[in-house]
Amino acid sequence: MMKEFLKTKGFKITPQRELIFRSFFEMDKHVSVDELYDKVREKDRSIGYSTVWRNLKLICRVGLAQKVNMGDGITRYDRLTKVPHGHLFCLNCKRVVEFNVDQVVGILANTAVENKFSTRGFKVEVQGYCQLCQSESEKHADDEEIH
Amino acid sequence: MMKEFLKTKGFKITPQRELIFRSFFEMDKHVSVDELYDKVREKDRSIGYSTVWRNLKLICRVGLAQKVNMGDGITRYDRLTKVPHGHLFCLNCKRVVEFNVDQVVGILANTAVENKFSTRGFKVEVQGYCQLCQSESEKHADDEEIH
DNA sequence: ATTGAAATTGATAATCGTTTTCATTTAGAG
DNA sequence: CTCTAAATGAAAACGATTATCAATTTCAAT
Repeated sequence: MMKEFLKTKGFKITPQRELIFRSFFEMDKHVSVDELYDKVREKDRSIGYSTVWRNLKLICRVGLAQKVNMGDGITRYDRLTKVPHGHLFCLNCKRVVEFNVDQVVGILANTAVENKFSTRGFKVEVQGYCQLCQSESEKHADDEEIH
Repeated sequence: MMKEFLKTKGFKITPQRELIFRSFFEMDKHVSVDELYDKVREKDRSIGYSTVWRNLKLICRVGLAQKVNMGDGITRYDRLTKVPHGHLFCLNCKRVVEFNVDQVVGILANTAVENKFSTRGFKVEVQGYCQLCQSESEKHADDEEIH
């Protein structure tokens, strides 16, 4: 299924590619290159970082995932399901909780139209502290030093 | 006013700082370090990049601005007015249009509560092409090469 | 006004994630 | 089987951000 799809697009099926794709879909829904790289390496020590990176890019290219930027410096790849969703991002433990955005997207779509924008994507995020990390939040509230 | 505020927080008032703060608030609402650096340098060639960067960080720290990541690699600093707002981001010309998010934030606040999240911030973005760049959009739809 | 501790500055270097290069290998159509 | 385009892995390049450090400056307390 997946394989045929890639072939028709002119991409080749390699063992590395198979492993990377497979691993990506087995993992948490929001992974960084590093995380996927580690995971993939558990299965095959010979796979290079660039290969993982490039295949992640390919996964995006064929529309199966999308880059997301939570605010810390690192890019995560969000598996694209049919339903759009928002993210609750815990500033402490970096965990992500998804939530339904049907209502919000409706509003945003209108806004876009009002502004004569041709929409390509939405990003709806709430940053904060999850229940577990709540007590930690004070520690981090003021830890940004200036150098 | 601003000066007194900074002093009470233990920060010192320097000519560079004054110029940087002043420039930041004179500029477009979403600037990158580089943009602000250029602007500041028009007035004073001797100011260093780090100084601009650090003061931008300070501006965030005292709650007058906030980092935003539109998806291209660069961090912009969004002036924090009392009213929260969303961004329409043109993928072609990188221009930003703000829009009201009262309604959306209401919904999101509820969602956060439902998930026992302690909220620190919202991010509501719509990516697409502005009216002017609309015709360009096809050109860029498929320009992501894989290397 | 003078002093001294703490903060700030500017130049430069280190860092970190991302992306490219390049020589080599491999997939897969013919 | 053969040939070409695509894919791989190692390493280097890249670009933005952040840190280091010596010199300077602010400003509160004399």
